[in-house]
Amino acid sequence: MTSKADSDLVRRQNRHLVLEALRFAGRAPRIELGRRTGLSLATITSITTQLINENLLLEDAEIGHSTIRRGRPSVDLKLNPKAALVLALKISIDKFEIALANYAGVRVAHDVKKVPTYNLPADDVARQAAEFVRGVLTKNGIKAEQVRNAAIAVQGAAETGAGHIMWSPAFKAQDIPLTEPLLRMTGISFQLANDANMIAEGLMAREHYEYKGTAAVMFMGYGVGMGLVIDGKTYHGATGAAAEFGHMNHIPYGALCRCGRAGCLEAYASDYGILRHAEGLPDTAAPPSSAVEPEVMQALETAARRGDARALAAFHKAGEAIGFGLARMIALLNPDRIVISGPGIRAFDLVEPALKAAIAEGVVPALRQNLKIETLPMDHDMIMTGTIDKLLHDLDREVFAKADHVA
Amino acid sequence: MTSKADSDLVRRQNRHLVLEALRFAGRAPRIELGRRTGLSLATITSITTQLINENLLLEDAEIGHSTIRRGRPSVDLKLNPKAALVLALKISIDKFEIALANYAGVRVAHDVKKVPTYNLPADDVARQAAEFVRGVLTKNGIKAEQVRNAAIAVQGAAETGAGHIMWSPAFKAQDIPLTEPLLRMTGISFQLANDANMIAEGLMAREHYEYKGTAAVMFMGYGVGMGLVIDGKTYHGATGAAAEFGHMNHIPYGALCRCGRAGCLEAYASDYGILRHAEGLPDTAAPPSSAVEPEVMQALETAARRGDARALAAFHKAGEAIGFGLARMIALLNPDRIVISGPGIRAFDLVEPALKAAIAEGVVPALRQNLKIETLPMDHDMIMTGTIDKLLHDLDREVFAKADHVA
DNA sequence: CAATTTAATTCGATACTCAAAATAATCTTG
DNA sequence: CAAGATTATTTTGAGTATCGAATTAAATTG
Repeated sequence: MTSKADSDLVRRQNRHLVLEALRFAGRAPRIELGRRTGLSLATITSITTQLINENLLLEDAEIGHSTIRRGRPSVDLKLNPKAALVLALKISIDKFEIALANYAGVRVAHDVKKVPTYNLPADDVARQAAEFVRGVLTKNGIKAEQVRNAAIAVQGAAETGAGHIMWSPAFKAQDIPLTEPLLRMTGISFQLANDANMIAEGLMAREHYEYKGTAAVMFMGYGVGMGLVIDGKTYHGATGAAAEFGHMNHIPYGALCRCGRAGCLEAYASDYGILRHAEGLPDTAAPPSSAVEPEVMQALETAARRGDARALAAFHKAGEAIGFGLARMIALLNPDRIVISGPGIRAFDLVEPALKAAIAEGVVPALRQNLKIETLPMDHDMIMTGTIDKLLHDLDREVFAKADHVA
Repeated sequence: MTSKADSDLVRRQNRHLVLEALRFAGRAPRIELGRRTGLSLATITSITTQLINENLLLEDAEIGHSTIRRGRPSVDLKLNPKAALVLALKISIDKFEIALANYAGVRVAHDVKKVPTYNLPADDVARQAAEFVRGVLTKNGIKAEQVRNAAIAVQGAAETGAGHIMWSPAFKAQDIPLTEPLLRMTGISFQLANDANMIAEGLMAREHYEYKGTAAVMFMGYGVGMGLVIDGKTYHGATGAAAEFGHMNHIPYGALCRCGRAGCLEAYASDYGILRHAEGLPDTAAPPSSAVEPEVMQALETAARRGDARALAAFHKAGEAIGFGLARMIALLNPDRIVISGPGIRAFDLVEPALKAAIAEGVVPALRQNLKIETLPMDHDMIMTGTIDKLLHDLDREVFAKADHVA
């Protein structure tokens, strides 16, 4: 049920429109904001003067490189970098990472901390994270109150509402409380999210203006993750967990997965699954508890490229598993777009033929005729970028769209 | 991207709110509409007098059975039945069906026509349908212009945008154009939809006020269909086709499906799949082209209940296939609700144990702890009811929410 | 330096919501 | 049975939005 509308809603929505248009354009004169938002110049003037008074926008002194040479020159507006700071914390195997960005989206601080995560007791996770956050803030002379929005991106099943990590490959411990202790120890309110969702969020943020469709962003690496964008919005399920594509069943009663179940897609398509198969170990062999070293996977790729039959077969099997998994997803959601990325993308040429064949085998042609499958070279920073994008968009929508936010 | 807001949008949204509140309540005095919508009484007065002037609402002379006995009595408002007519056309194997309902949701006409569909040439489908529509209208003294909204519910893959049936078990022909010729021949603009989606639409319409979550409505019968409600809205994929749950791959390179592919869920869980297994035929045996007679299935159920091992095994296998299919869907979408219905529900006790076991085997406990699985006895009319509900809601939202609709 | 051109602001009209006051229609009660 | 009490609507006046048209601002052109 949509809720009631009043003049407050109108202003909020139009302010949001202006902020997003400017975030998308980077810098633009009022007249262009009018064109982009569909609002009259009168309204744009009203909204922008308000936003400037609230220190959210700045007039840019430098002359815009407009091609028009005559008439009163336009004055570019831009987001005020000093309007806010956002903080992204990434928790992955053996590594914590923090990035701070200003309101204009420029990073102002970045730090990495090695943490032996796997055997960390549940209570120590938040403690270590809080210590790291506090350290980065003091080192950069930033007070907690200046951070207007913050999020944690974690690999695995995150329960967004409760702010717990239900299960993650980075930790032996389960059900790790995070947001509550972090708020207590740092004074910053974090939201917890799945890393694959953050990638999807970031990729879609860039095209937000046009993109209204359904897309799946798949992530190959130590595990197999997926972020879903449904009708233009990133989808978080009932509890907030992302699409658990990696733990979607592939073969009933099949290969043993890291999660303890049998037949998960990941047991065939992740680093350790591929390796297990290549080494000739049985499907029931226990997965390793720590990450597979990148060198090991690289060696396997080289072997496959040299023509090593076992290595080739392992990559083939991975491609087949992913292909059938995607075919099932397509049958259910009929997306118009699939983006594949992650460290595993290096070996994409090795899995691609089997993957494409499996999709062709597994789904009716009608459902895949308009489907685009793209690969995106792995950028190790995509998770951070996506998280920051999401934090800023949330700020635009939920905080700064209201005129009475705390200045 | 949300679009710009102005006072027009405000009125439209609030009019919609009032209409939906009244549709939900059936009849209600202004003061209750205020409570339900959150709007002030002043606004309710303004909106309702406008709607009454447009003949969309009526004051109900009969006194509402309010418990309060003192003070000025409240006057109930209700939707004006004469404000509009909607038409639902259902196309299924060997049968066309039409229902007409007034704006208050009461059916004013209903008719069924036997049509040997399977061998009907593509062009004749729309011709036959148009003839039927015209017949029903003249028989009831209704002019085409009076029909304000109309939809076709069809089993199979419907391409909503183009108005074509891509593929349906009712027809040998493929890519059957429907909405364009129907508009030409009847003057009525139909929208084309999948029948399972219409059921989902109907089920959710009733709870629309509260329900914001993600639910899957599964439909067992000659085929296996699914309608998805994602974040409170029925989901139509990129091209408009519904969730093709029945043709989601279950076993790679598995049993032969009616659609010509191998390993579809339907090849294990539909009437003909169960029958094939029970009869001891190989998985590669060609599925029948016409519907399985209900009596045949009933006999099979009786046999299973008597303890016939083959019949029991067939139902078990069906339950397992559906269970793994649902497990995969759960991993991807993490819904909070699954509703199972359809004619096949009669045999649900026979498939349930294997179904539940497969879900338990196939998906992490964290994802199913908040999940409710409900069964709903098959009501042969659910598709029509759902389609009519959708037509009326669309009318409320898209046509009557605007003040300048043609009176 | 006046005319032209483009950008941005101001002004007046209109639409909508809301709180408060006014009105309407009943029941209660002495 | 008439004056209060009570509950439901409507009316009124204020506040805030957007928008088109008129106005002002700041450049280039000739």
